[in-house]
Amino acid sequence: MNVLNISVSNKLYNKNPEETDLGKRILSKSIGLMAEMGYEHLTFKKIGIALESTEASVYRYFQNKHQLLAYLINWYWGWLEVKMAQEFMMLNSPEEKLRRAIQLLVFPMDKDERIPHINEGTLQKLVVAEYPKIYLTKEVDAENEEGYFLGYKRICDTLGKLALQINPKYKYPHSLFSTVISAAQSQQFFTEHLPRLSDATSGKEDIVEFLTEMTLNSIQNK
Amino acid sequence: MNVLNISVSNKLYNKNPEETDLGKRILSKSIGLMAEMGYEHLTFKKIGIALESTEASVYRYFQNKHQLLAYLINWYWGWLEVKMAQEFMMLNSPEEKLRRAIQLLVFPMDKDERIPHINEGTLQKLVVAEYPKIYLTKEVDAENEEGYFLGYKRICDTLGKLALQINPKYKYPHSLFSTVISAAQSQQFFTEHLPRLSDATSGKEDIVEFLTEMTLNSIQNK
DNA sequence: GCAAAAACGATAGTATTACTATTATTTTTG
DNA sequence: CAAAAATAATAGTAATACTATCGTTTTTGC
Repeated sequence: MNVLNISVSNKLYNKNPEETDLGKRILSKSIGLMAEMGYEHLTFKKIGIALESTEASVYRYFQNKHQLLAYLINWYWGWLEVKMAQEFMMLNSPEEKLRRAIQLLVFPMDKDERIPHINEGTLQKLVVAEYPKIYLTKEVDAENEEGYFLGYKRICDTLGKLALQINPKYKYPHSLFSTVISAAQSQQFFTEHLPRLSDATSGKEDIVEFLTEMTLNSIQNK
Repeated sequence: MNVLNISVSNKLYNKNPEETDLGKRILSKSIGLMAEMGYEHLTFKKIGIALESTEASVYRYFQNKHQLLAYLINWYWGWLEVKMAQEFMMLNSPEEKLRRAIQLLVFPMDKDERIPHINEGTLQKLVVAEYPKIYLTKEVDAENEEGYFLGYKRICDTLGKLALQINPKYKYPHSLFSTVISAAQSQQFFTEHLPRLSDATSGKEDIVEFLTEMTLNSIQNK
């Protein structure tokens, strides 16, 4: 079978939702509901009702809403990493790869038919709207040890190494890409909701150009 | 009297906390408690008890916890704006001003004795730990119209204008400074909690240098 | 200095949330 | 086909996020 599996740390669920039908339906419905009503307004009871199942069944898969969000966001980073690896094979220079990586961060991605239960476009919107909430908590240190942020860290590492290929003396590869990844999300949010905080007019192209310039100018420190 | 007043939009409170003794004690205690236990774990009941007052009294000043957070964060931006204006008077070139602005964003500030009820250092920690939560909600558009984000926008504008003095053709002044301000906060957070996402070792100096390089290299687009 | 207004404290109450627990039924699997 | 696993149904609890009422204290304007 032609199945693509994105692996997510087993600390991010009670029971692996990818292994059962109900689990996949929980993922699918959670993405839709959370994107629609926002993290704060979502409850496990609402997910249960939407699935014509129950609150208790959702709790069997995830300890709480925060863990569910962390799962979904890690799934997104894992999936982005796979996409990047695929695309990088076609490209030769590190600069081309970085340019493409920034596009992948900003542009919505095509549906992957091998993963019917995840709507990647909706998931990307969810990440834009919610991603800092997984680490901006008092539990961050404990959750870091459980691997809640591995997906994010791996992408930063990968891109940081590309930067060092361009300029081995560049001092801030991790800071730069945690900033760029975060800005890729927040600029999308600002363009839509707080336009005075961005200069993007024609949409996502402007964001890509802004981020690409910032990235390459930083690395090639004159 | 030698009083400095930071003005915050009256949509950010029910009853102006700066005008009464209890109001000021609410501000003071809220900053301490929220920094200590985190936004999610704080409740108005806990604030009331800590003040030897009541939950209902806190509700007389703020509609809810989210409004309280928005108030505190706007107060912080307003106060930073005042500090920047003071410092900029001593400096001549826009580049010097930008360098100083980035320092002000990252380094803890001295206590201002004219404002005894606000602990600026603790407030800065609170902003680092919580600031995206005021806009990452489904209510963002409505709250934007109420002026919930004016403080942030004004600082971005001010810094963006300095960038245009250096290079009038720079295309992304708002995007750049919303990114830099946000990165100033998140890099502090990462350095402490998720060090693989930053390269800062010796602390805040590294963050200042990273941000300053990124800013100036972006503006002086080769 | 006094009356009216405002602020505050004390208390009660409600709907919702975030769970945990139990049990009966259905589905899966060896 | 029996045992195990998964699910649905239901109940219950502590905490949260408020709203409302009312009596007392404090402030203020005249």
